[in-house]
Amino acid sequence: MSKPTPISGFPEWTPPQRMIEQYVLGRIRDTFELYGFAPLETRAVEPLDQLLRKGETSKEVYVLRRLQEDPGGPAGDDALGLHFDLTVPFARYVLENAGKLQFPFRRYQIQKVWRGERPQEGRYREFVQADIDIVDRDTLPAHYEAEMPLVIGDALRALPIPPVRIQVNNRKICEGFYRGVGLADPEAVLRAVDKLDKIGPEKVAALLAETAGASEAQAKACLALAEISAPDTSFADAVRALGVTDPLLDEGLDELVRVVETAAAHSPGLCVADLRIARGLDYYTGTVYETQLLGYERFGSVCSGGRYDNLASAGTTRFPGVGISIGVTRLLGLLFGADALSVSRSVPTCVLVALPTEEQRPACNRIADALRRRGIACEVSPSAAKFGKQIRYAERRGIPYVWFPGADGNPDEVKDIRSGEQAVAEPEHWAPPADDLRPVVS
RNA sequence: GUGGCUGUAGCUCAGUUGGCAGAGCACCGGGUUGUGGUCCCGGGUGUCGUGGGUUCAAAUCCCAUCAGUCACCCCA
Repeated sequence: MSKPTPISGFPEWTPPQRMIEQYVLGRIRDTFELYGFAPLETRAVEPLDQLLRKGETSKEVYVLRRLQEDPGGPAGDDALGLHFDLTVPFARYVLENAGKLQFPFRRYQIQKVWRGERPQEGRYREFVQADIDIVDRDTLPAHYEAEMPLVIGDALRALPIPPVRIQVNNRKICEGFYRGVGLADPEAVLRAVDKLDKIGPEKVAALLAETAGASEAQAKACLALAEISAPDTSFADAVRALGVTDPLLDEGLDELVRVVETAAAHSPGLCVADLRIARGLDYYTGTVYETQLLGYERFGSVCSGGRYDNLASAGTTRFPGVGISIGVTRLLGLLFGADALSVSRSVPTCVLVALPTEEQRPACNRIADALRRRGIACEVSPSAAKFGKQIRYAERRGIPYVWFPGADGNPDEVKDIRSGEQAVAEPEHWAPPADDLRPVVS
């Protein structure tokens, strides 16, 4: 049996990394709940036809299949695939359970998703998304589009990570503008404009001519739109100054103004209107979001989403929604790679109870129990080695305290091995400073 | 899925025209019948990513494959 090797794109963290991840997930969850989002988990698989509604991305869906498949059994339409994101399963869940839900329905969902992409730094085939969505019946008020960045801003600012900037745009602005200048294929235009940062305006103009049939003047107009970026509502004036008129464009401008105004009032500096942002899945119909870590811009977006009006409908009833998703695995993978996150110890243990002799293990277990009853994580030393080695066992793991049971009727003592201070203590009363109770992520 | 680069100890890396696998740090044992970190002594802990091929001989050359990474595609 040869040594097992990792599987490309399926990251496995070390215990300290997992402690950081659990901490981060906990903080994100707390923020989501502070905003009233209800928890939800959906199954890992969806019928393939549900997953394939997304067009081109379908080739990245992992299909579920039994090793010994029944040749005469169901196939094709009934096949199952691992979900590709959390929005499509949520839309399916809403349709399936519409009768039991109260609308508007706001939920958060933190789960793994799978994409059969070629992995590289920050890109995985199995990763965790932390997703919030709000759906309503028939119509969804635009103020929810303004609320999404606020939640994300609070969630990410509560973490020991670099500051973020949420870039917002609105599909209606793009589509209305493109229509206003006479371009019929907004998808193609968006695709080309999206490459602006990467390949520059000249090549984008060429691409627009080639793939979207744009004239020189049309391409120039699209580029002028894409270059508009502002932290306040001045972007709307800049767009209007381009002289293009279209009802959809006006609608989009009004909506985006509201998003930017709300964000500026709640968290100055968090959001910036950036009219080149076009990415995200193709079902977005209104506001779209993308999020950069300041100082790590080259890693791309760590959180994105948008409004979707057509993802869920049953008969004549439609369920428009808006959502945004934190790419937790990407965020952590990038910061781990940059050595930008640390945890104060590699195990949860706060106290190592030293073991003078193997005969005293029952007594040491009682000490540990007393500490645990009061919420202090502890473990008893693995063996009655020399105390120096027991201290070193703790030191290697970052365990801050070693507890020495008193010998011959003497009282117990506890030592802070960072400072070397040692003091008499009783397991029923001693407590560490609050900062030492749990590992600290920073 | 397509193309490029990389892969030697836990980590960072040396390894000549193909000729017995090395260094620093880390780690382990001892000095120190028991309270660590400094210091001294000792220890290499390895399928040279994996599998084939060429050769008297492969870490080194060739092929394939896996993993990492970059670009494309797409995206968290």
